[in-house]
Amino acid sequence: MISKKAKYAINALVHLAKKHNQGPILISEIAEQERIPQKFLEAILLELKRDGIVSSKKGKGGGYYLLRNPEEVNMADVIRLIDGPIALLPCVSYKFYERCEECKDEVTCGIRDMFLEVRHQTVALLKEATLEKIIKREQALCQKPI
Amino acid sequence: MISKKAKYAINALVHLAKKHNQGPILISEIAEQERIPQKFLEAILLELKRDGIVSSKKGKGGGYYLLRNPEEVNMADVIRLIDGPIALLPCVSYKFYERCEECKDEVTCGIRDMFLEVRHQTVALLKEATLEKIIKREQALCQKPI
DNA sequence: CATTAAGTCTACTTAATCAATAGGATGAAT
DNA sequence: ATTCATCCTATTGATTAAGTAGACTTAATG
Repeated sequence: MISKKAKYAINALVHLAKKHNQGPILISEIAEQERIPQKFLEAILLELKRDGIVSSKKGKGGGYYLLRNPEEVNMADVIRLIDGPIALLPCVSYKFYERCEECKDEVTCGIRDMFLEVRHQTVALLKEATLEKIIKREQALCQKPI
Repeated sequence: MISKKAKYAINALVHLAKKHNQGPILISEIAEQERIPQKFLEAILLELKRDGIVSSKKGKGGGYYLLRNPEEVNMADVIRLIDGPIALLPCVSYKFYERCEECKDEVTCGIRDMFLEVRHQTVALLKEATLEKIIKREQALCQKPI
């Protein structure tokens, strides 16, 4: 499971994506409408800013806005930024590799080989999951007949 | 990432699968060869026993053994038993469903729809990942030429 | 039937991580 | 100068992860 923090980050990003190119959006607006504790959201947005996904403007008329286009922001990047590895085992992580302490021979480890495939497929799926696609899915669900 | 506990469980199960139908295996043997803290492993094996994956024999000549065949034990079941949900969000979990507190309308949530697909694919992969297949992969890796 | 070899059970500990919260500092607009 | 809004540092409380301690139960066997 991803953390609540990561979920909040995704909620906030979808919110910003829906208002892309409409100027800065207030933290307070996002917090209220997405039901995220405001102070917590502040910290999350700062992380997203440090990573270059969003940017901000201070003072009156300020707020946050998406720096990339909605089709360029995917779930793999967001989850890795907030939560760390997507892989189920440290030894199959691409961005956060660590040896399994108890492992005798990594190269011939059948468990590792298996979970390498799982990670590969999961990352592929999460890379495809962009803000744009999430919004499109939402629209499709809203228009679906009973 | 799965917990170390779940990884240990998998290591222990692969160990038992390799010695399937060879009588009870000592906890101490598994702990030593798989490099798992023995007392911790005891607790893990008890959980696997309660779930009917393994069984045990007490006293001299006792130990643990697989109750099902290696092709009947898959990673989805083991991970769910030890760690809980495989899904990345509580609202898309099949076995451990919980509503996302902050969600306004689950039915039309694009995020949920996206992560539903991710869970579906992940579970399918992990269901296919049986002890038998892990051992076969290990053998294949060992025989691979340089 | 006492001894020894095993698994079983209950409780505890220690450290890390999660999910926030508090309160002030900084910077931009008017 | 004032107000608005983000930025920064520190702290907290709860939960979970990872492992340990020690006594108890059961089964074989000499």
